[in-house]
Amino acid sequence: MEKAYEAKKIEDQIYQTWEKSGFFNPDKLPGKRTKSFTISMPPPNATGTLHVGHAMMLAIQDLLIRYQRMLGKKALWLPGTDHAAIATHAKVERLVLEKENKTRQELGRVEFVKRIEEFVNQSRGTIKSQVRKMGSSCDWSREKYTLDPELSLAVRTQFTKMYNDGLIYRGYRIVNWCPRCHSTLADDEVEYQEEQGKLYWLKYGPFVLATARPETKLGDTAVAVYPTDRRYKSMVGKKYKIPGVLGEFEVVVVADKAVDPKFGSGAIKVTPAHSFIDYEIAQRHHLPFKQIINEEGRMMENCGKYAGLTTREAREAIVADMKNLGLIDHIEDGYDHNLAVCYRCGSLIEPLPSEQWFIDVNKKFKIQNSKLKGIKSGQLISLKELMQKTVKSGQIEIIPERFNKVYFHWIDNLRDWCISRQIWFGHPIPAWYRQRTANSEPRTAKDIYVGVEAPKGDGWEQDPDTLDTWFSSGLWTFSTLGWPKKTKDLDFYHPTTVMETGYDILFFWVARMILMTTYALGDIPFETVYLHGLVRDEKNRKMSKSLGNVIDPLEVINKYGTDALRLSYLIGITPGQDLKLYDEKFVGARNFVNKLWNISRYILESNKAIKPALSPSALLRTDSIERQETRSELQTLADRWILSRLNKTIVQVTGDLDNYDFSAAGERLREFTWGDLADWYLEISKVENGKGEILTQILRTILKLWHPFMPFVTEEIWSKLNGKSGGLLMIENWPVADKKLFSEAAEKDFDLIREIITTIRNLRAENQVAPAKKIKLIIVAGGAEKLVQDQSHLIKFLARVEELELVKKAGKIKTAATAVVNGVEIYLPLADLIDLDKEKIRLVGEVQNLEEYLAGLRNKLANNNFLTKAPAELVQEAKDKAIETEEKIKKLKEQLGVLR
RNA sequence: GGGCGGUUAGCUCAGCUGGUUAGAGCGUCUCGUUUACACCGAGAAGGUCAGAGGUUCGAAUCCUCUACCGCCCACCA
Repeated sequence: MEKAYEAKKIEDQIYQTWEKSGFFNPDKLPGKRTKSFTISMPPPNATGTLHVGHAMMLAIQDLLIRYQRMLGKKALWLPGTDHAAIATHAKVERLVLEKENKTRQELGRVEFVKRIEEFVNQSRGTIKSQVRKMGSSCDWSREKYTLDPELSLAVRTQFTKMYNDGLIYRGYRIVNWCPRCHSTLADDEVEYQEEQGKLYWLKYGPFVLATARPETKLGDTAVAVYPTDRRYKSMVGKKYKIPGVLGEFEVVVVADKAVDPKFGSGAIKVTPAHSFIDYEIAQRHHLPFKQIINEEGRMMENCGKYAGLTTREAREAIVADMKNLGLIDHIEDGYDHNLAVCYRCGSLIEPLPSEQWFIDVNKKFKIQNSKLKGIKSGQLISLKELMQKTVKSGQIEIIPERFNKVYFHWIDNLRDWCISRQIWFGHPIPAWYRQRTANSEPRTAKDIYVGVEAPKGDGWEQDPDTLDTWFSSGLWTFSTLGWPKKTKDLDFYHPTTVMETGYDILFFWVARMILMTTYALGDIPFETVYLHGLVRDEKNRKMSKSLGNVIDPLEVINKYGTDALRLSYLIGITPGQDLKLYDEKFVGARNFVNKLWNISRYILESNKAIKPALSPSALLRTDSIERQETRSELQTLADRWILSRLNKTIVQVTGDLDNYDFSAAGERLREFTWGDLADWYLEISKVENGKGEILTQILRTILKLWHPFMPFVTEEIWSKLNGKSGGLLMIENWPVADKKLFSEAAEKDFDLIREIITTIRNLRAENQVAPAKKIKLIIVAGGAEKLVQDQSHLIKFLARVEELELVKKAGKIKTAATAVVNGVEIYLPLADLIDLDKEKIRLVGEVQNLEEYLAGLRNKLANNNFLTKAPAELVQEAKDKAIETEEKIKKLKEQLGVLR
């Protein structure tokens, strides 16, 4: 074995071995497995590259999958990629413009989509190889892409079903429009940026009113006031002629509670076509619409001389003209407000009226085949209620719990979901319209056909729009398993067990999956939602290219190894809490990986030296630690102690992992591995001989326990341990604790010995006794005399003591450094080595410290309320501590007396 | 405007349903070439648990308020 672990040399090869073994496919796993454990991998964008967020989700999910696989379940981790309609569309649009100097319109739809597909095909492999780099043990044989024919069929099937149930409808409504993407956006795809703008106070007929968007005046059809506002009460219902830059126009005054009487003058202009609030007011009062901004974000023909200007340009021009006409009362600077921008491209969103497809979240329908808690088949229920009830009933559990609140609040405010997009890349909407002549009648229901396949006969043309990416993503947990076909996979692996993803896509995706799955299957998509935090840099900033603080996981892998990167994501984190990443973390993790490597190296090599006869096959047969119990090797206290600790660690780690607390699991394991095993037991094995087999057993166990965290190094060590024919660690059984090896007595005794050793080391260090210097030690052990006697070889070896003298009572040792641990008195006669004054000061300090502690205890014990109200065992504990502390003080004082 | 999270050692964070002389890792200091590891070992220093009230025999932990940092939602036109 190399002196230091070199991840780079072996990782790719190990991954290939795993992949070739076929065990990523749960159906190929050995043994009888009856239970499923399924994770649907949140599909990265097909054209993306691995970033810190992906790396985190892969680390967590692979840990869960490897753990469950070892537990004996059919562990399926289904990978795939997403076509990410808008993102990919925008990327290729830019590329085409750069390379061919053409817009997509100039290129034409067919050619443009071809360009996208070429781009996707050529860059799709990148992310997949990077997912492999992380060590992800996902089943590539089941890999899916959201635009695969089967998944497209699922999309069309779902759409048709929902349309037939009346849950999908076509409506003319105001929508979020991104002029850059040339498409609608769902409400949650809109982000807000703060901007310092101006508030324009307009002279508006009989009103003076404030607006941030004076250019929309061209589309005004009303003025709204708060119903009880005295200033305007008499005007409600009346019509007024308003002078404007394009001549007079008429508005009606309406009363509506949506108006805040404290804002501006209490009267607002209503532009139903270009504001959500105004749209809603207009709906309530049956006000006319006047669209003045088109889909390019420019003023329309009906805006006279302003036609063709962008809204920003139009604002300036109109304000200038209004000033000339004396229509501006005044302009207020420094008005902060939020700008709606596209979450993909950052362009300004224009609210526009448009005919689009929507999912009705409030309409009740008859649910079929319900497997949902408290919901019967045939019951009338809305999608919104489904989303609420599945979580409220506890059938779906969200970790951490506090996101329940966030989730419910989002649903409460949910409006109908606009699902049509005017981009060319994506799932075509399975709706066809009867072709009409220019002057045929308005379109009726008869002229629309919705179905899984195109309608038969001529004269139909398909809706040119595509579906929101999240529509197909919403089907992900079951479309990837074969739905709408009734497949074995769907039957066995669905509902999936855990959905592990970032809290940032709780709405985008998690909620949509719940909606889509409960509707389609009458079942939940997953039992548990585990939400991880977002990755930040060391200054708690988001990682972004413009800040230059992006960490590339592949560089980290290259520098420190995949296992180190994974550990950095798994230990020291809390679910739902953002996590900071920086170099020191990777270094620490890499150091631990190397520590494990060297622990193994020591065990393997000392094993070779001590017991050359021990063949790999012999080792394989010793899988049960229980069998060791009767062997001579198990006779020492240290053996009983380490096995007790090991078996308790198994129980704790298993419990932690079952609770999704892998951070705690990792910390416990590290404590055992580095603290107990490496720092103590391995050192002891240098003085207590013949620990070959027991060490090997421990190593085998911790390799298994660590494997889900750091699969590469553990698999590599495993292969060295067992030779080529030894099989893969990946499919070993998860360790089961042997409770017969728990030993409170061994742990208590060993702790005392350990404390004695630590105390001696401390005394040596404080008195600056060179480590190489062998010293004499006098111990008054009291009741622990036999224990100390039996373990004196450990004390001598680990504390570098040459001679240990056990006495009944300490004589007057003038030149000794002294300490008391658990009633055991320790004297180091250091003669000329010791600085007596310093030692006195040290002892006085310690006595003082103890006296303060004792005072606290006595105080407590003098409190009658404590004695009567606190649990008896706590009172007893306090009493014991007080006695022990008194004893200790007494002994230290005696020694102080001797020194004086 | 509504909601959520954070505030514990120099840094990053654990501390669950109240009882530990408040923990870990990193960093710092001292010492160390003991043949697994200097990507290491031994030892140490370092915290009035953001602040103020309250509940309790007992609060980092529960309640109220305040401050600061961060996030989400709604959106005022």
